[in-house]
Formats: sequence, C-alpha cells, structure tokens
Amino acid sequence: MTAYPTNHDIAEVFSAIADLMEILDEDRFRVQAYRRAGDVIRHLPAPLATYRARGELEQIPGVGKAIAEKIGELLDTGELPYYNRLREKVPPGVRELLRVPGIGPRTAGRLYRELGITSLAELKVAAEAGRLAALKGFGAKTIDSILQGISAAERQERRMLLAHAIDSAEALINALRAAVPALSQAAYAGSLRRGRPTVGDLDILAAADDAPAVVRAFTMLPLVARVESAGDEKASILLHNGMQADLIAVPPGMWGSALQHFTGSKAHNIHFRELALAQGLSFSEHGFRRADGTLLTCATEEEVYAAIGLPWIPPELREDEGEFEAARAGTLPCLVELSDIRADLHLHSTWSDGRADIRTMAEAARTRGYSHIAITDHSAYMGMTHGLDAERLRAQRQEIAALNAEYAARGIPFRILHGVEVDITPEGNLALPDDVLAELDIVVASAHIQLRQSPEAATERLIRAVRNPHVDIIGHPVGRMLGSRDGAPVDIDALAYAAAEHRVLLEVNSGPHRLDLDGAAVRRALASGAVITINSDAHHPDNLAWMRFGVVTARRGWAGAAQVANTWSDEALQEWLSRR
DNA sequence: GCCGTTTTCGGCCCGACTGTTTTCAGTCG
Repeated sequence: MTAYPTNHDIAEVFSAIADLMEILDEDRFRVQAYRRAGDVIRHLPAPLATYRARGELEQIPGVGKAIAEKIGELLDTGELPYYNRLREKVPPGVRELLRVPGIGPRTAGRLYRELGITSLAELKVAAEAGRLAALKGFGAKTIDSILQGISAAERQERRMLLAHAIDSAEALINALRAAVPALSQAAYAGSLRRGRPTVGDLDILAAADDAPAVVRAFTMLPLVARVESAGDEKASILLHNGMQADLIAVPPGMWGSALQHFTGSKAHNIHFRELALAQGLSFSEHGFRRADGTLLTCATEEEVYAAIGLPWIPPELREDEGEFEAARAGTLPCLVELSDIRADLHLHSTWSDGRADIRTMAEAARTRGYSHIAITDHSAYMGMTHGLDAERLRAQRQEIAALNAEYAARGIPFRILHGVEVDITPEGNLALPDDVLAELDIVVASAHIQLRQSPEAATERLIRAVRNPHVDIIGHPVGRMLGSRDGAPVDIDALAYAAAEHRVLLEVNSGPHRLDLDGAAVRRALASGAVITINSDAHHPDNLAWMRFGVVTARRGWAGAAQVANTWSDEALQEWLSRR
C-alpha cells in the first residue's frame, strides 16, 4: 500500500474481507456489513483521513464502531491484523476464483478445500485435466461453463465508459425494436440509467404482451455473440463487442415495477423493499404482494413509489444516500436538465491542441442553442507544446473580438468569452502572470502534472489557485482518468469552502474519461456552498455533445439548475464574476 | 457488523435461471 492509503485501497480491504468471510461461510449478515462498508467507502467524496480528523467516521452510513476502528488502523499503519488472519485461513488467490462467472463463494470454498485450488491458473489446469469431475455436483455442463468463465475472467473485462455503454445500449434497443414490432416499450436501466461514470453490463428492459417471444427475439439478434442464459422473462447474452447485456421482458402492466427493480441500485432496492415491508407489502419486479397474497401491479414508476407514499425519485439519486429521507420530507431537489444549459465555459481551439478553429466551435455551440461560450486554450507550460503565452493570447483576443463584432452586426445574440486554461503548478502557482490573466474575460485553472501528491499538498495546491483573484473556474479538480488513474486526494470540503468564499466555480468536466468532479464530490461541494459549472472541455465540435454526461454527473450530485453557472444568462454570469 | 416511524435487541430484499437434482442449492442482479 502507498504512503497514503486511498479510499480505494481501504474499500478494497473491506471488499476482500467480505469475500474471504463468505468463502469461509461466516455469518452472511456480517459479510453484508463489510461488503456494504467497502461499497460506501469506494464512493466517498473526501479522503477517509478527513472524516476521521473531524470525528465523522461513524456518520458514514454502514460504518459503525468496529469498522471505524479498522479504518483507523489502516490509515495509521496500512495494515489490518483482522484481515491478515483471514488471509492465513484462505490464500488470497482463492478470491480471484470469484471473478469466474458462475463461481460464487460456496464453489470457490469447495474448490480450495477439496482440491487445493488457490488461483485461476490452477483452476484452469484442474478443469482441463478433468479433476473437477471428482467433485460431487459437478457435471459436464458445469465444468464447461467454468472453462468458458475462466477465459472471460482472463480477458480482464473492464468496466466501460458511460458514453460507450449508452451507444451500445441504444444500438441494442433499436435492433430489438426492429426485430419485435409489437414491442410497446423498451429502455435501458441499471447503472447506465443511474448515470454512473462506468458501467459493467447493459440492462435492457422491454414490455410486450408476449414477453417470452421478446426474450427469444433478443437472443437471436445479429449483435449477439453468445447466449449465457435465457428463460421466459430474462436472458443474458454476450455481444460481439465484448459487452454483456441482460434483458428483462414483462407485460406492459408491469413496466413500472420492472423498471424500478432493474434500475437499482441494489442498495436503493433493498431500502425500498424494507420500507414496503413495513407497510405490509412485499415488493419484487412483478409488483407489490399484499398480505392476503394478491398482487398490485404498476405500469409506471410513479405508481411504484406512490404505493408506499413517496414521490418518484430520479434514477441518478437511487444510491440509498438519503434520497428516501428527502422524498419523505418532500425535499428532493429539482435536478438540472440538459435543456437548462446555456453555455459551455471550457473549450479548446486550434490555437492550442483543439482540432477546430474558434468560429467552428462557436457555430457548434450556437447549433446547440447556447447563448455564450468561453474559448479557453492551454497556457504555455511543461508538456504543452502549443500553449499560449501573453503575446499569442493578445492575438487571440483580436480574433475573438472580431467574431463578437460580427455576431453583433448580424443581430445574433451570442458572445464568445476570451479565456484560458492556465496550469496550476504543483506548488499552487499559475503558469501565467497576474497581469496577463487580468486581461481575460474568464480563467480556468487546472492541474495537469504531478497529481500524485499528499492530501494536504493536493488540497493546498488548488486552494492557492482559488485565492488568485483572476481565477474563475477550477477545471477537472481531482484530475482522475477513468480506467487509468485515480484523482488527486483533494479534500473536497476544504476546496469547496474556499471556492464559495472566493466565488470560484468548481467544474464538472464532461469528458467521458473524466467526469470530474464526480457526483459524490458535487454533492459535497454544493453542501459547502460552492457553485459548479458543467463544461465539455471539447477539443472538437462533436465533443460539445459530451455535455449530457456532465449533466448526468451533476444530477448524481443533487445539483439544481440555479447551482450550475452555465445555466445562467451571460449577464448573470458576468455580474456574479464581477462581484468577486 | 449495522441499525432504529416496530426495535439498543433482533432483525437484516426478492425472485429467475441453471445444473444436477427427485426437491434444491448456488449464483446473479
């Protein structure tokens, strides 16, 4: 473990504990407790060290006295004796057997105890040598499916980006609609509908009077490479592009309950069903089962939530992180919508590393109905070969002024703000002098290099930038790249307090690899009084469409339109910035 | 191990699908 155990590191320990306990067949509710703690910690907006410093560890849902103590041990020593004792009972390699689809904790435990298998490689050898057949209950089909599962696990199937998942899901739905004209409704659900930054598999829901026929048609689509399982209402398939997709088909009258069930999250559904049970209703994807055995079906999600006395909850909020309490109290937020967006305040052009000139980018923005944009090319700094210095910024200013004059002359209500994306050095200085920044309409300050800093250094770096009187936006604040690097361990609360005090906007960068800030951080930042801006960071006119991913991310952070500066008019933005 | 509009003790969501079974356990979402 690194010098600063990240939330991710610690979450991984608790997930591993849950897996090992489950393999050892320990109490399933204790297993569940560790698993939940791992999941919650993995998505926390601030470093665990920050929670502990404030004595707030036990306020984290799913973290009680015992787990809080273990977090403390991990933060202080990077070690956890309890975890080490488990690893002595079950070699860590046994855990990787769980990655094989179809192998769960019971099977993994038996493979270890009865055959001494302690890794994927050993499992493969044993399966190919026919040694698995010696186990009671292991028939030819089971062994065959394990062999297939091993190759799937070996392919290291990664979670896919939200943007790619949406493309595939929409293609799949279109294909299904074409194959089944009688389809009354079809939609994607799951983590994709909740807008998570990455998605493990596609969950497709379809409604038709003859549901089994829809399942059959689904499994026969040309996009399908292999059928994993198929019944009367569900099927699981592998697409040629490597993605896995699940379908649920229901009669139209059950659309609401099925959509709710299949959208999740798991934690949200468990909480929902507990609330239903408290009212004498047992809920499943088929509807509500009353105490007398009768079934209450729901054609819409609104009916599902209404049945237990709640308003409809937007999918982006369904993580069991307070949405039920807010729904009951009538305080659910009115979330920002893509149609609220009037500006994009972080765009590049061929003046630095963009692929289109300023006019092209501006016209793309006008096509989207925006009223203003900011052109924010890179400052000259280490590694940025085409970055702008003071002289080129002045030349760029003239080009933008000419374009604005042209729009005004043609009576077009559209304005281009002249900005820059200036680098924040590791110490928190800016790569351009103050007098140059003072000439610009708007300044985005971003860190691009040396992101592996201590929590203190990473936070101080950004806060120093916030305190610069010319900085208006902190771009992609933590600097994560999905699938390749974690973000800097920034204390979001501290950053947001400073941003609120100095009237600096925190960015939700909509780039499919970034989505930074993420939803949890947005929520935390808004709670601290900060205002955000959702920007595409487009380097090509097509990239302006990324805005939808940023909006979904902000919605996951409970953001309303008023808290998003690029939903404001140009005049309102100017007034807000000028009052710094 | 966590948690509280039934509870500080006694609960902890629900059902489809599969394979190998004569009635069900394991896995998955």
